[in-house]
Amino acid sequence: MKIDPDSTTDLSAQIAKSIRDAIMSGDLRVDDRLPSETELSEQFAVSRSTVREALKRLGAQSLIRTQRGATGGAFVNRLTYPDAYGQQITTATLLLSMNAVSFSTACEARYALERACAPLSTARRTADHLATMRAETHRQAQPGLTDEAFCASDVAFHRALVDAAGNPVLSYQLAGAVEAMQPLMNMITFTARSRERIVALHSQIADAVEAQDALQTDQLLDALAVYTNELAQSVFQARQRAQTKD
Amino acid sequence: MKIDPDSTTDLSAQIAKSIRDAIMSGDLRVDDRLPSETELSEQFAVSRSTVREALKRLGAQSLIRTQRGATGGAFVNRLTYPDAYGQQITTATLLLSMNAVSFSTACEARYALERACAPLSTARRTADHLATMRAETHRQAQPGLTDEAFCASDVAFHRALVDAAGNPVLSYQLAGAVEAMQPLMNMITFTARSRERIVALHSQIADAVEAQDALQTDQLLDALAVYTNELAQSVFQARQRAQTKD
DNA sequence: CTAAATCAAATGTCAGACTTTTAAATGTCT
DNA sequence: AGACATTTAAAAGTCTGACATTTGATTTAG
Repeated sequence: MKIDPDSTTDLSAQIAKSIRDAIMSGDLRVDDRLPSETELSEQFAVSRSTVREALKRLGAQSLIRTQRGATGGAFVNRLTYPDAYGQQITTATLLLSMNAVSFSTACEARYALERACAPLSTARRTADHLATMRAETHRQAQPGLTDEAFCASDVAFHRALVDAAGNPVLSYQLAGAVEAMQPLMNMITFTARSRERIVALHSQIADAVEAQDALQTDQLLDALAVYTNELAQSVFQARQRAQTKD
Repeated sequence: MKIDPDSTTDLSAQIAKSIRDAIMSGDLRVDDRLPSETELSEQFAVSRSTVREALKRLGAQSLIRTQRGATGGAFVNRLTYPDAYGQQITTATLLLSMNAVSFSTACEARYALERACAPLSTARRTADHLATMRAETHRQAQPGLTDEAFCASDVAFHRALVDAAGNPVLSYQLAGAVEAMQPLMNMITFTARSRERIVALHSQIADAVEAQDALQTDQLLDALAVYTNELAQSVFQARQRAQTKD
């Protein structure tokens, strides 16, 4: 645990890196307690504030948790799937919004990933997953649903499809892609006709998954991808025309 | 920008959340400058140290960058693909190592994701991607290569395959999965025979990608997934036997 | 023996000073 | 006027020391 004295970076960043490396290398294990802030400040020969800033950095990455009180301190945190989901969604959302990722690129990535778990989903889907998919499909058919609610239900449908693969690592990876797409999807105004088409495809997908027909599921997802993209293109083009007219 | 006075969480966490929300909602845009630490401490009615801890949290997530000096301050940072890769790899690596994710689960996820971009890769691969794949395959065939170097080259090969899809969002998503697998892969000792088999499959995959044969690529990836899993199982079983014998 | 009071250790927060970095403003010389 | 040196001010980075709060452990009173 040493610090480079003539580095250009912050002391707190160096200290955070040092501890992070110890965690990632397995030198510090889950639930291990770090030395107290005072002890760390002595070890690294910096002030307590600097140590605290380093610890906050690690906390922001869910690498440690802190507990107050007599037996408290900073403990190496077990990175849970929900934690990882959260970070994944934050990162993916910002990446898409800040880098002008086109709708078609994001859409392509999303459906490519989703089709990747279709074979597993068809093989392993449970009654629970099917029920969720049916329920969301039904919700989407209700008239008077706002576009936001429609999109949220769409996310829930696809989430169930992904979770049906029964592979938590896949679920975690896909959560970000699907959720991060939502702001982009929310830009689309769905007509009654387009909703009808999507609901029909969802219903067929649920059927195919229930029948454990991987090929059919794959083809339907492809159709859904193509349709979603067409829909977005036409919406964006219409918006473009409206703007140039102003 | 308000703070809940009777929340159980830290002030610095609340302030970080408040600013993070402003960034994610688009209220604060890329390269916007935040108020100075002193101004923020007045706005939130907390001390400067608390504000600093909040800013360090955001810095750890690459949401802001800071600059010293007269025109310095904290600026909303554009989340770049390399930044996102880094976070993704950290998260995925820790998730796998801390949650006892089985080799087969991780392997399944990895190959499912990789097969997802195979159709795109075969369609869009450039001479550059093919050259990388060939070069890495060639490197893997060299005798005297350490297991670590073999695995690293394996990662580079698959990375090229993924990048060939020409979709940065996919590349970003997969970088984590592939890289995070590496520590697990490094646990395997590759025999000369198994390396030979893998190199042969890599070579065939490169051929199929060059020939733009999506179906063949998919089948070869499947074969590679199955073989990798078998290999790992036998290695782990052998290790188990050795351990129970002690 | 149990329950209440006390204690001690740890994080959380604050205030204020000093250091370092950086760019802009100012001044000076040619 | 323009080029170069100097000063200045604003901002983050660091340090010190204090106090508040939380919380488990210890002690004490009944």
